[in-house]
Amino acid sequence: MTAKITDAKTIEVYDRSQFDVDAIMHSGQVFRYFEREGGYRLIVGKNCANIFKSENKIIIKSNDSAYFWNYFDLETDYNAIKRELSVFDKIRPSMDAGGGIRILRSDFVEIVISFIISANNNIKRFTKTLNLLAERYGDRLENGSYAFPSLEQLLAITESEYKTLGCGYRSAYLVKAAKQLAETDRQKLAELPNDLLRKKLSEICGVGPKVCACVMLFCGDFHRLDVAPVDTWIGKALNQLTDIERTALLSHKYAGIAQQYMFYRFQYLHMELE
DNA sequence: TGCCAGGTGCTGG
DNA sequence: CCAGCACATGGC
Repeated sequence: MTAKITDAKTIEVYDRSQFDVDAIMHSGQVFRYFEREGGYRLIVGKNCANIFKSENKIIIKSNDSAYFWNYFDLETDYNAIKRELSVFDKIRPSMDAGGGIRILRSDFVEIVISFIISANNNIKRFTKTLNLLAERYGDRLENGSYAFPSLEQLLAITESEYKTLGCGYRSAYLVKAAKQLAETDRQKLAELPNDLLRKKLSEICGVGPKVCACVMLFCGDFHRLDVAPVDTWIGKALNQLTDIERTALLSHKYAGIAQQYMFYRFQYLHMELE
């Protein structure tokens, strides 16, 4: 058993070979987390989890166990996925380093807005922007942290306000994107196959091929594990593969997960692919 | 200091 | 359809 819900506010995770909270937090799919003594505080939408590492298990104390059970994709056996990916020799070092990463089931609106801001930006800088966005426009939670703004709250933010958050030239995209999100039925989108979903998401201002792939992979409604975002880091890593290796990897049904292991090793650990 | 960052929209060919 | 370019701004 990987994990179990102990009560309405507590999840215990036992199998650390497929749940490495440090690697998950630093895998570039979630940004509003805060390191604290022995663990992290994580804010997703209006939900908050305090995560503690003990010697034989990880404890997730949150406002809603069911929400975070789904968020951390705890039904899925990632060790089985890793066994399938291990056919790629050059992925193994990345799996050794980041094998405890899971693909999070993030919120649609939060992911779209966050990754529009991430474009041509660096993680440290845009994380500050995201936290400032939450502090100024999101609800204050009981514990003093701030929720990510709701779509309604986002719709009230002007271009010049986005600029004061440090969104720069993306500010205009964000205003337009919020309006488009308000017209979007994400349940309907979730029924679409990859090519049609990609086409619809790409209509959102600020969403190009890379951000689109992130939304398809990281948004819980979609969870397209075969879609691999290629950013500047992954581009460099992929250049170390042969054409045949690269094509095989990118067309694998778990390409998105493989990419995530590589991103962690290459971008966060600053290690070569092999 | 100049290059870079989980790129995208726009324009001209 | 595709190559080339502008774009805000802080981190390093």
